[in-house]
Formats: sequence, C-alpha cells, structure tokens
Amino acid sequence: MDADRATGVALQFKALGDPGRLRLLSLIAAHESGQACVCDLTEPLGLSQPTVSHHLKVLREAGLVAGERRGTWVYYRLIPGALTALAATLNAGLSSPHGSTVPA
Amino acid sequence: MDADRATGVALQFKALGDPGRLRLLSLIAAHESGQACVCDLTEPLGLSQPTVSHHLKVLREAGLVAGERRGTWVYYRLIPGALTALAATLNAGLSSPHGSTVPA
DNA sequence: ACTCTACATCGACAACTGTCGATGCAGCGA
DNA sequence: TCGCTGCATCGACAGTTGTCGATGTAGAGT
Repeated sequence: MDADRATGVALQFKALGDPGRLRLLSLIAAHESGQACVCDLTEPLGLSQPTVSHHLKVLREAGLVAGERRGTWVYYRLIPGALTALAATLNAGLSSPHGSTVPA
Repeated sequence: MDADRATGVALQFKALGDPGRLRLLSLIAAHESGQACVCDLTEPLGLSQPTVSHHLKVLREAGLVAGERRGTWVYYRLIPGALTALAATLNAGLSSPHGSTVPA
C-alpha cells in the first residue's frame, strides 16, 4: 500500500476509532429505513448535541455517512459501499485496492 | 453495539487510523513468511526507529500484531484472525459480535 | 570485558481530538 | 413577524497523539 492510499484509508479508520462514532453508525444502521435524525441519536449516546454533530461531521468527511435535510430535521444514513469497501481492504491484507474506496 | 464493545473495537480501529501503521501492517504482510524485523520496516516508512517502535507497540496493544525476539532481532507478524474479525464487524453493519474480537 | 547492532523506553514538544456551553442559522407554525 | 425547535458552528479547554533525539537494554561477536 502506497503512502497516498494509506493516508486516505487511515482517515476512514480514524473516523471509526471512537466509541461514540461506532455507536452512532450502529444506531443509524439499526434505525428503521436506515436513517435517523440527530435528535434520535443524542440521547442514546449520552453525549451533548454539539458533540454528536461534530462526530457526524467527522463521519461525513470520511465518506461513511451522508445527511439530508428534510424540513426541520436532518436525516443521516450510511453510505452503501463504504464500510464493505473498508472490510474488503482488511480482508485483502491491506495490500492493494480493488476499486475506489470513496475517500471523501 | 453496546458501549463496552464499542470501546474495544474503537481501540483497534484507532490503531488502524494512522498512515504509518497501515503501511507497517502492509509491509509485514507483504514480507516473505509473513514476518519482518524492525530494521526492515524503518527505512521504507521514512520514520525514525523510535517512532516505528512506538507504532508497533500501539499495534501490539490493539492485538493486531505480535513480536517475537530471535537473537538480536525482533520479528513481527500479523495476528491471524484480527483483521478479518474487524472486517466481519464492518460487514455486519456494526451490529452484534459473532465471536471474540481479540481485543488485547 | 568491551563493543557493536537491534530494539525499547524516556522526555519533550507541537499538533490534533473529544467534549461542552454559548451562539448562530434555517425551517416551521402561530 | 415573532418565537420555537432542530441542527451546525464557534471558542475554549483538557487530554491524547505523532514525532524525534537521547538514553537504556539485550543479545552476539571479539
């Protein structure tokens, strides 16, 4: 794995390297229809709303989630291939890329 | 995913969240017989020896690599199921564990 | 015993990160 | 227009992280 690709992939793993963000992803994935607004996520995490918003920004910039405004609420959902692409990288022994890794 | 498990998994992902450590794992995996001593890793990474040693320690404490002293050298190798276990967690949508995640 | 090499640890430092309260902004309803 | 709610951003702060040079430690060879 070359340095450039390592930097991009590391950015995504770093986004996964926080318990709050992992639970955030887990909560979104477990939600019905695969999306959740921020107000659904703040309480079960036990973190303040600004902190949750910050974590969601990190996940967004890593290309792991996407948010869509619908009225007053912003609904977040997982980006389909992102997690499985990372999983494929792990299973490949961190060698070479197969396709795009949806960096950001 | 509960908070305890999130903390453990996050620790492993955090270990993967650095370009140097990713390249380190990649270099070890690519080495013949799957092991490499530190002196083989320092130069291709472009980092100082203490820094490489520090990164290896992080990877060790995350349960991703193991080092074995053989004479003057210390040979590092990937821990067999560690990366694939993480990959399985990603593919499961970060929901529930299947087996042990080999935390540390 | 001495020295050399390979690796780990220490001490220090700048940079980054997670967290929160306060504030700003956008959309909705009265 | 006014106020309310949901979310993002700001400013600040403590804690963590990546990095290096200097130093310590362990094994091998002379």
